[in-house]
Amino acid sequence: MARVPRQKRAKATVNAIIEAGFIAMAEHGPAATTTRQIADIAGVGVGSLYEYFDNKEQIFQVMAERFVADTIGLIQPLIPALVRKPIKEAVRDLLQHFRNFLQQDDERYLKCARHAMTLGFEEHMEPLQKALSELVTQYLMHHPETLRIRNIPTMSYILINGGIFSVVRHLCDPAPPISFDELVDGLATMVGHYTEQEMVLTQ
Amino acid sequence: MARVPRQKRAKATVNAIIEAGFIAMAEHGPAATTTRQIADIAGVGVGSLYEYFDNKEQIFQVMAERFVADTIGLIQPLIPALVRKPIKEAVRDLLQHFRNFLQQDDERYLKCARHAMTLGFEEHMEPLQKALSELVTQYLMHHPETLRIRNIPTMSYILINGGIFSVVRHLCDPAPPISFDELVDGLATMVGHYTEQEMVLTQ
DNA sequence: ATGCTTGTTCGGGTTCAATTCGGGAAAAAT
DNA sequence: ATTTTTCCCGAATTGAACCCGAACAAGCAT
Repeated sequence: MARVPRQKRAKATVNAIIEAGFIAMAEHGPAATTTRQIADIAGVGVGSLYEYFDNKEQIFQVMAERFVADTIGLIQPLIPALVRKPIKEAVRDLLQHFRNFLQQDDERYLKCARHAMTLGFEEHMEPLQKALSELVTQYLMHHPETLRIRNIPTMSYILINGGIFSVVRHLCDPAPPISFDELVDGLATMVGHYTEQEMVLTQ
Repeated sequence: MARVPRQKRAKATVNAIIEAGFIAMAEHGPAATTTRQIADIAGVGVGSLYEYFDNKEQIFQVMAERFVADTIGLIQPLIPALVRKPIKEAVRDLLQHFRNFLQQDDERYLKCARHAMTLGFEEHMEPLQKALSELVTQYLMHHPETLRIRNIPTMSYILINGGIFSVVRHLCDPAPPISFDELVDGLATMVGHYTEQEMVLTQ
């Protein structure tokens, strides 16, 4: 970022640019969003973009950071309630909240998540992974019997990555082969069966 | 594609362009690959690109199609051997082959898979999904006891999408939190436990 | 072989978007 | 009130995608 916004006005400008980025991206996709579109939507001149961002790419970067931060902001407050529920219900709840989050503001985030790779989502995903790992840890502590499960890091990795991707892909698919509820139910059952089988094998 | 190549020479040109596309994409990423780079690597003039492709985007599209076709070409011949193995071993084998496939030619495909979304990978993924569903079907037929499993379409969907994404993401990650073998083992165990638990619940 | 038609290649020229730059307006500091 | 800092802008620059017409090669009939 070439310059740090110091005045209130400037902070509002930066914010408007990021918001505009999401809107333009949702509407045109990442390749077809131009700096002029972003500037017009934000209601600023093109040159202003470059006061606070080195280039268009960096706008996308910051958008990705914002998105991840917002996602974490969604998850954190849910943790206390989730850890008290049975595992299948917890998975279902989490995913339903995630869907609502993606679909708010006319699916703005969902449409952008679709192009997550382009946005360099991966590089910023680590905090999200951490937040979800934290959720898993908390859950395990509230359910001592589940501490017998082996390979928890590996399974978290698979479920977090696979789960996020499956959900995003499903929501983007105009004609998905299964319903969203089936997907959520499937993920919940997958987790449930795995833990139960581990309980059996390690008793 | 503006024109269909009729002569052998022209077909070679088209092929060279697609190959060059993979090389350039792997080296520079999708945003930074220029038509000149592709043309230079392919050893043709820039104008030649536009004889067979409407625009740069379409080159990427065709690359995605090629990639999916090659992946299917990898999987199809493996099916007969895979269906004879125990489920965990089958998963492991499949994923190892997939890894080798992605990493051949200096990880060309892997580097491109990373940007799969940009390439419009999703739109072309359906045949791949079909091929993998075919594998699942064949497997089920060779192991009649597994026909008792419920929700097979849903579980296929989750495992195929989640599995592919987890593997690609892992291979792209310069510092993955778990090893590839752990990931493969985790996926195999996940499938194994799920089927066993279903066996128990439906007997 | 020779001319004719069609298919193919090429690279300079045009267009359009990203980025730069320098000056003028607004806010803050003195 | 004046100086200094911060902020905003849009015309000019730059470079890449894309178009186009000339030059070249292949097939094919005579």
